Amino acid sequence: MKISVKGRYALAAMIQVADWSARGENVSVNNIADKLGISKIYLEQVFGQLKKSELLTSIKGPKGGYRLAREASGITVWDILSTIEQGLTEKTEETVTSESPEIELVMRGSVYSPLDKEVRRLLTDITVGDLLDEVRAQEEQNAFMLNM
Amino acid sequence: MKISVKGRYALAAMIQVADWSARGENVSVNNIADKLGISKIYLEQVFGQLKKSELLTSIKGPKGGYRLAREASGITVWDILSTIEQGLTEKTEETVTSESPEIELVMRGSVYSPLDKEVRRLLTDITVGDLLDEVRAQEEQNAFMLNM
DNA sequence: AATATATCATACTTGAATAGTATGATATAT
DNA sequence: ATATATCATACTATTCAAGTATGATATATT
Repeated sequence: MKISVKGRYALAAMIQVADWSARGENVSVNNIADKLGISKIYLEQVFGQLKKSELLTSIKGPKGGYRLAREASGITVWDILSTIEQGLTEKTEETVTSESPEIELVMRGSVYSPLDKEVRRLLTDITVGDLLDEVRAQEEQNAFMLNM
Repeated sequence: MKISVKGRYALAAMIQVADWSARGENVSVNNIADKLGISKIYLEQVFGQLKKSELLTSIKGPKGGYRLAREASGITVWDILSTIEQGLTEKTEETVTSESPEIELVMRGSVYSPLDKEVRRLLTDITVGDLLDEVRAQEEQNAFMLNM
C-alpha cells in the first residue's frame, strides 16, 4: 500500500505535536521539521491542511505554534490520512467499463467496497495516542540499551 | 482506495477471458474491448503484462486470442492487481523521516505493515472464478427481470 | 515602538506516473 | 495470398506529488 510521503510526514508530525501537547506546550513547524529532518516550508503546508480539517489549532507569533485540536486518543490515523491523501480515502469510482454494468456491479460489491471498508476499519482503530505511547516505549527501550 | 483505471480494466477483462476459457475458447483483445467499451490498443498492452506474469496464454493469428493460463479459481484479484498496479502492491518504504527512527519503526509496525497485510489477505481471498460466478448470477437475474 | 518569531496564503516549478496513441513487425488459419 | 490476430517499442498529453518562493499577518519580548 503506497502511503504518500506527504501522508507519512503528517503522521510523524502529528505524533510529535501530540508529544508537546501532552506536556501543555505549543510546538513550531520549524522545531518538528528539524526533528524529523524534512522540509520546513513543505511541512508548513501540511499543517495548514491539518488545521483546516480541525485536527490542529495554532497561535501566531513567538511562543506560538501548533497544538492538537483534541486529545490524542480521539484522533485516528484515518482522520489524518483522509485529509492528506487523495487516493487512500476516496472510493474507487465506477463507470469505467460502463458497457458491462454487471461486471461493474460485481467488482464494486465484492472487491472495491470490502477493500475500502477494511482499510477504513483498520485505520480508524489506530489513534495518535496509541502511536505516541509506542514511540515513547521505543525511546525508553533505546535509552536502556545504551546503558548496558 | 484508488484502484487505477488500468487495474480495473485488467480485472474486468480477466473475468471476460475466464468466461470464454470456461467454454474452451480463445478470445481476442478486440472482442473484449468492444464488450467493455474501452480502448483496444490500450487493452492490448494490459494483456501483454498479464501474459508476462503468466496469468494468460495466447496464440496468434485467426481463431487465436487469449486464454487463462490456469483455472479461474486459481487466479486471485491480488495476482492481477499486483502485476498491473504499482502503488497498491508495493510496500510503503521507510526512511522518509530518517531523523527519527523510533517513529519510523512504530509507524511501520503499527500502521503500514498491518495495512499491507490486510489488503493482501483480502485480495488473495477473491478469485476470478468467484467473480465470474457472481457476474453470471447477475446476468441471470437481469434476464429474469426482463421477462416479468 | 521595533524586532524577532511564528503562522498564513498563494502561486510557481519540477519530475514521475497514468492513460492512451502510433507504427509496424510477426505468426497462422483459411 | 490474405485477413486476423498477437507482439514490441516508442511517443504524447495530462495529472499528481513533492517541494520552492514570496510575501503578508499576528504577537511576545525588549
